[in-house]
Amino acid sequence: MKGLGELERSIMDILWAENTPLTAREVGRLIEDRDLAPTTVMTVLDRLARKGFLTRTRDGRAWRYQPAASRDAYVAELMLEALDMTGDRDAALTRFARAVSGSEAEILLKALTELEEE
Amino acid sequence: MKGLGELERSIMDILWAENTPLTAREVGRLIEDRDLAPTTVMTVLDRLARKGFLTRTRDGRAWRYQPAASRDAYVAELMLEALDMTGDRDAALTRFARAVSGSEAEILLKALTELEEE
DNA sequence: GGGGTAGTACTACGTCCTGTAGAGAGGTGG
DNA sequence: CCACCTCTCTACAGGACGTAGTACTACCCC
Repeated sequence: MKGLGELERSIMDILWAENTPLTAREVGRLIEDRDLAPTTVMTVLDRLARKGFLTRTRDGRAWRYQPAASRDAYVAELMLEALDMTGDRDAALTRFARAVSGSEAEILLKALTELEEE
Repeated sequence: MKGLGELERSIMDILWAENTPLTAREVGRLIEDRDLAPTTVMTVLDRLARKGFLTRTRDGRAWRYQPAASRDAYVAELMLEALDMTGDRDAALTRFARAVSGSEAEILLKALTELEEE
């Protein structure tokens, strides 16, 4: 997988936040802060779809875009990918475990123990 | 933090594998598979140092490069960075926990419980 | 001591990715 | 029929990376 650029991530954030498929125009309206040309938004949406981050379906003449995967799935995948980079996964995991803050450690712990119970 | 390119990562891998600081020439010798010009290796080492991935110390006229952080630390940091991207850290963590394979889940679990005991 | 050798710093260039957008085509509503 | 929306295609600048040449300096061997 590849990382996302600044604008790409902003757009993914918007689409992850809404849970309905949006058209380019709608996305554009939600990025007001940056005064982007409509075609800019369209181009980026297109690239994201091409990269597999979005799927799109027709709605009249327009496309409606929606994330191919949830943000959580994306983040988890990024984390796994980082983990794959190391030769010593155990050491990296241990270090990671130590680095997450207390409340998050508990979340992890809970998820892991629930996993074992199954 | 930024990601690393292909060659940059190869070179970091070499330096992470050796645990002594290496000169450009030594690194170059260890990348034989790719027939690189010595200056190429030097340039990349220089860039890595500039980006903070390596530190270098003089050894006669030559520089000796060594990783600024361990690979595990780097990987853990990448993972945390990915985690920072999400709005819902808990969901991402839960998903991550479910995604790691069994033996790794145990490593994580162990690290986390040891953490609690302290 | 002079030439080869090793090492450095600086510069360069092609390529790919990303942000950004215009141009042109083809419907659609009034 | 005209204005407009949306699409697709094309373009371009800036930055990161892979790759390397050049020019300068210090050192060792004969």
